[in-house]
Formats: sequence, structure tokens, C-alpha cells
Amino acid sequence: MDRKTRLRQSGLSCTRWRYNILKILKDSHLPLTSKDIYKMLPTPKPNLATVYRNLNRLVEKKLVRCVTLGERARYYELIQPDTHKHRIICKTCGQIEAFEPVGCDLKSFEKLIKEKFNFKVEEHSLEFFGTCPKCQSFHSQR
Amino acid sequence: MDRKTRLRQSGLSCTRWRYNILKILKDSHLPLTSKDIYKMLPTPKPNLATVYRNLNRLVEKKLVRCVTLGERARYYELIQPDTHKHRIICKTCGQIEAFEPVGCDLKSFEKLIKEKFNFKVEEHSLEFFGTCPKCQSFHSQR
DNA sequence: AAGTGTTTGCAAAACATTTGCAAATACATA
DNA sequence: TATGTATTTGCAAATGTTTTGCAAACACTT
Repeated sequence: MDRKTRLRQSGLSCTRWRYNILKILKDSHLPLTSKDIYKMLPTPKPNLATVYRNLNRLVEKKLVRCVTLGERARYYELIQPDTHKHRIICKTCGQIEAFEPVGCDLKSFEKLIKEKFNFKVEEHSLEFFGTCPKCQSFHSQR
Repeated sequence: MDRKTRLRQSGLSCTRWRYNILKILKDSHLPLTSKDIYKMLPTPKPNLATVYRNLNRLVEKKLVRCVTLGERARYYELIQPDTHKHRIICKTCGQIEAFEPVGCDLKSFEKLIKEKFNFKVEEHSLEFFGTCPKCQSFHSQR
């Protein structure tokens, strides 16, 4: 489905910036901050407030998900069916890798939570923090 | 080991506020924000900047861990051996529950990451977002 | 008790994000 | 295609969290 139709289906008008922000998120395999997105938008740039307003609108309509990755700023990513990802984040350089859950067995956790706390789980996030190959070798050099 | 000795061992002097902040974190079973801690500190209150500076110092010395839980502000928690916890967060009221990993099988993930990306995992965080019992019943009432 | 380095309070700066308001735009309808 | 209405935008200012510079106060060694 094209982006314009997708926006319409969610009850959002298809404005220049909304369209472009959605496109950028679609083309990115990693979550992006508002600043990242701002930089990637074509010149003439919109106002940063416009980027924020659009991101909030997209999150509200569940086209986009907002995540925090141990950082001060929020990251945004397109919600796509069946592509929930886990992340690996380098504590040294901040690089983010995504990886598909292989036989992700978090379902058993969710069941446990339901039974024990009567808590209805809607989503989860799993992040691994550590050192990426590049930073490991940089470290060992000195 | 008492807090004073613990601070000393980490190369930190034992100041009034440092001591109190560590005590508050020790007594809390949930992660706290800088504001939470500020409120819990005895009167006369320190400056908020002092709370931040101490938290950063404690994190740097690995007595305390800083986590973000899908919120704008950071949370801090005492690092204690063998008590790594996973969390359940209510998206409606913000309530946080901790639960001990039962037969936590994330080790297999870490191994996979090591093999596939050559990424050295140091820690991980696993959070479940959903609706707590209270908010579920509130919802169904109306 | 004195000396030195660390910590504190205060005020201001630095960021990320939000908001009010008037002008510009998108879209449905004529 | 022109027009009306609701939504979106730019701008500037506000908000909320965290950091920083500096002089005074404090912790700890001797």
C-alpha cells in the first residue's frame, strides 16, 4: 500500500512533511531520533516543531512506535506487522544493531506475567548493551 | 557491608547527600527518578544539581545503574549482584513492577549475538508494557 | 588543627520537547 | 476549478530534564 493511502486509512491527511517523515522511517532499518529525521528531510527544512507534531500524530495513529534506547532522546520506528525487533546497542559509540528474534521465547514470560500479576502485556522491548566489534578492537589497541 | 565502606571502596568520599541517596536507592525495590529521590531526601533539601551530580558519580563507579523506561526521565537503581530484574510497566498509569527472571533464558540470545555480530554483551534490559489490573478494571467500568 | 582536593549551592546554560497563535495548506464540496 | 472549513505549519516562547561554572563549604589526610 502506498504511503498516501496508508495515511488516509489512518485518518490523517497527506501533508508534505508527514509524507516525507513516513518515507524516511520506512526506508530506515534502524530507529531514528527527531533530529536524525530532521537532517534527512529535504531542503527547505520544516520547523523542528513540525517534525515533533507529526511524529506524535503518527505514534497516536499507531503507524510509528516510539522507543527509548538508554539515551536521553526518543527514537522512532515504523510499525510493520511481524517485524518486531530486538536491539543491540554499543555503549561506547552508540551504534545500534537490530536483530530478528530467533525462536523468541518471550511468550512464556508474558504468560507468567498474566498469571502472577494479572497484567495484560501489549508489547515488550529487549535490548542488549555492550561493545561492538569496532570499539572492542579500538580498546585493545591502547 | 555498610554504605560508608562501600563508597570508600569505590573511591568516593562519604558525603551527606551521597550517603542518603545511596540509602534511598538501597531501600527502594523500584527504580527512582532524580525527582523521586529529591523528594525522599530529608529537609533541608540539597540542590537538585547535587542529586544529579551524585547519581552520575554513583553510575560512573558502578554502584548504581541508570535505565530509561519508555519515559522522558531517567530512572536509577542500585546495582546488586544477582538481582537483575525485568520490568512490567503500565502504559496507562505508569506503575512499574519488577519481577525476577524465572529461568531467564536470555543467555542463548547473548551467545547468538556474540557469534553473529561479534558484539560483546555486558547487560540487557527486558521490559513488558501493558495494562495493570487496576487500569484494566477502570477501563471496563466505562 | 591546617591544608588540599572534592562537593555543594546557586544561577545560568544546554538540550529535548511542547504550546499558542496567526498564516498557509489540504481536502471535500459545490 | 473555485471555495470553505478544518488541519497543519512556522515562529517564538514555554516547559521539563540534565549539565556546568564558580565561589564557598566540606571531607579527609597529615
